Amino acid sequence: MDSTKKIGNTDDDDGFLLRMGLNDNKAGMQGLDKEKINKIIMEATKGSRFYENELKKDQQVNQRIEKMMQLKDKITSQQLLKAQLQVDKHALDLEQSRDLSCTIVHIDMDAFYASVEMRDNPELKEKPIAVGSMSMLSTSNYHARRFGVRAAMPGFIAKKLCPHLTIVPLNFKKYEEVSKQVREILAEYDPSFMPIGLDEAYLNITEYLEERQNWPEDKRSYSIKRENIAKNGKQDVTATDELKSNEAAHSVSPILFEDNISITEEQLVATSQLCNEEQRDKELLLNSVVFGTSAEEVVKEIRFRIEQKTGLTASAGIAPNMMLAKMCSDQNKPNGQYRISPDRQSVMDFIKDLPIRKVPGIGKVTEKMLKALGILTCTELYQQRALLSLLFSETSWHNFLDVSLGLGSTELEKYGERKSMSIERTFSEINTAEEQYSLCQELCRDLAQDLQKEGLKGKTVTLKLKNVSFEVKTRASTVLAAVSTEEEIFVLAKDMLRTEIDGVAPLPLRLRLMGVRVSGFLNEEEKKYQQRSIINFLKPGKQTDTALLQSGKSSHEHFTKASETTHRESFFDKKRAARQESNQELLINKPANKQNLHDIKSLINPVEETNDTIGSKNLNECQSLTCPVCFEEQRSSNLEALNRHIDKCLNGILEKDNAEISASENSWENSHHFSPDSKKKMSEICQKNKMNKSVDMIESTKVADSFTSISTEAFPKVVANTGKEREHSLLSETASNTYLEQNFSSKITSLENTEQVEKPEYTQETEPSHSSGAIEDNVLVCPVCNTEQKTTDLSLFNRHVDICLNKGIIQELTEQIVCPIKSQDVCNCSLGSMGRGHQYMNPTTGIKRPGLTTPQSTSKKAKQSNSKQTIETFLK
DNA sequence: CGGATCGAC
DNA sequence: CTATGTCGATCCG
Repeated sequence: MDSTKKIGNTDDDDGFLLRMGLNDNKAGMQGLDKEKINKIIMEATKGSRFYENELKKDQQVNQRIEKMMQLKDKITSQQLLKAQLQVDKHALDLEQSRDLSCTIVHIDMDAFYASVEMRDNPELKEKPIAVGSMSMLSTSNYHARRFGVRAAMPGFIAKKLCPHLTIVPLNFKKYEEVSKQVREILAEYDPSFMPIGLDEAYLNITEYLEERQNWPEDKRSYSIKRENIAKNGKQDVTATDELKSNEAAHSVSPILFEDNISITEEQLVATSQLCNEEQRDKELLLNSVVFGTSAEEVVKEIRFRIEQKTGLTASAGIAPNMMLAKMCSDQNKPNGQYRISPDRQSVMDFIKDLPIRKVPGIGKVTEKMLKALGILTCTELYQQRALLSLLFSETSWHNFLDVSLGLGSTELEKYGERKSMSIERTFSEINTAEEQYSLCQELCRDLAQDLQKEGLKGKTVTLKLKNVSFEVKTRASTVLAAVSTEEEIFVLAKDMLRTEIDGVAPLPLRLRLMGVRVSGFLNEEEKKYQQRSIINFLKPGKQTDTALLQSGKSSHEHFTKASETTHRESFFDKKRAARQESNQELLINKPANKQNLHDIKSLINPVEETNDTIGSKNLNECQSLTCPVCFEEQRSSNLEALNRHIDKCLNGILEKDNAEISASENSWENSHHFSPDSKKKMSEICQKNKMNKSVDMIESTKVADSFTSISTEAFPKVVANTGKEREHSLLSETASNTYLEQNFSSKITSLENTEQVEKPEYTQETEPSHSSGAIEDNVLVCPVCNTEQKTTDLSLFNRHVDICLNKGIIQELTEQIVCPIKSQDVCNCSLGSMGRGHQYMNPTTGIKRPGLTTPQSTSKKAKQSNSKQTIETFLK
């Protein structure tokens, strides 16, 4: 059994089982040795639900590895040889564009939270401490680490390892403040430095260094202060606190000077005096220290200033790129720094024996997979590059290659736009639906608040559940109109929660965690539209009271129970108030001349579920349903049946002529005369029918069309136009989408034409779309492989085309290889992982290094252009 | 698109 | 008793 679990990753922690042996446990010192630590952890762990789940996950990884090994066995030496050529060509390109001109610094505060706590409470100084709670620790000081107490370890286990451990609760406000102080310093060296979390940052000091070369000494000297450290991180300073902090501050400076590679004697005019003259209290300074002009000196200066200002130490790495800098800062931690000289040899020397696990972006799983291939160090990573290119996805092996060549980004990306916002909570088991719903709502409320702070609205809501066995599930649903309020989010979350509850009924869902996430945020353009189009659904005077009465049967009980609580009542009160408010707001914004457009768009927007009674089932039960295509009222109240009908309807229309389409266009146009209720129904139908894409299309029509003028420069008008549509239909899942896209985009376009003054770009071209050749003839011919397809199902057909395209690309990539590996095989064992968040981006890649993309790269871009070309030639 | 997973802090 | 919270990315179906 492999019990090398890594649950979290904070600071320089390395997982609480796997790497225990790497603890710096000097003989005779206080602490535990590796075996003891493992034993204690095992005892505390084994048999727990958590552990069982860990085993399960481990097995999954093992299966992945097995698959990979099977694939590996199928690889012929021929293939490997070809791959080698390909990879080496790529490597050559990489090598040629190696950039050593930048000086990148990575600053990493040592055991940040713990250090802050120790600074502010000297009693903790000599003790092993950890910051966090009995259930989870965020970090530990170095003393505690000798006992195996690590970040991401539950406190109760840490206590078993180290009974004297002091666990300090988190004080985020404090850490944020300290972090701010540090950042103020960093900004002086690189105004656009890139903070990572509270305790880390990347700086590009290339420019700064140049400037500094001619600086006089006095511009590079700093006095050693002993006072005013006390103020730092303190909000309400009492007299005794001040004293304490001063004491803490006094002992701070010597820490820095212990640094083996830090300040030299010349720089420090009188180190020893500092200690001797302690009784000389509040005098501003004793001595000053002057720093040189080299990168090392600059970083020493930064660390010195950080320490003077905050009383905390930091480690740092200096290197020609971010990946290397990050690994450097790890080298002499704590309170040390390390530099890789900006020459290739130095870089390679550093990389050489580096365990792959040290590489940012290579985590527990990837490490294990690579280990299975006999790859432990970066050198081996390089040696196996050909094999890796056959076993892993392109992004993955590119990343591996970058790593093994010591390449990384030098661009500290500005913080990008947020992609999602979420909230989740862990709790002791909750198994009643009633509590689950109310918890869900609470989460929605909190999330809505957070969203509001940033003025965000998103189209996708994801519900996350973890049961008491630690199994995690996520359920997502995306709607056409972005949501942001508690009510809007809850409507969706509740729905998903309900299906999950129903899914296991009559057994209860036994949850230990619930989370809600909103993603798919609108850009500014979209925001305007959504805001206006939602007006129609907020009819004043809609009584929530009647809605309450419509609650479904099974959960009715829960609901009524819940509604007895004051919490519930306030919820509905708030809801009512909110609704009225938004009505007023929105009505003010509503421009009269856009009535048509809005109404149409409204139809496609999902409805505000007015009867959002908790857990209500079958909203549709008592309503008659109208097909949005043929506009016949449907007998069945069953949504699925209706959906099938609509599908038929759509397909039927698709095969007919454009005349038909314009007819139904009219229907749509007229439909805004319908009662709010039927609108609602239709929107619901749209939503259930997964026609999201068509609206995406409409939303993007504006944007897309505004680009048309540009794209026509490159492509003949007709091709650009039809090509675009064809591509969309290829990418779309269903025929209905295709139809609706055509239908709606032309509709919208014509409506937009009335807005010429405002948006002249929409007036260009965009003739009513003609259906593509494949559809016209009623015979589907794949534009890629040129074979006639048996199916008349458009979505199946599209899928085929998709596969064909992919095949072609893979084929092209491996054209010389005797027996090409199928794309599926490749994918099967690709890493699901090379996570490269924006905030916590893998410095290795993820950033455009101009000139590094090879012409024959099969990046997504290439794929796209490839498919475009194929389609275009097909259309000729 | 939705779901699962990885990786980071 | 007691195993986090938030985020972004990637891959697959």
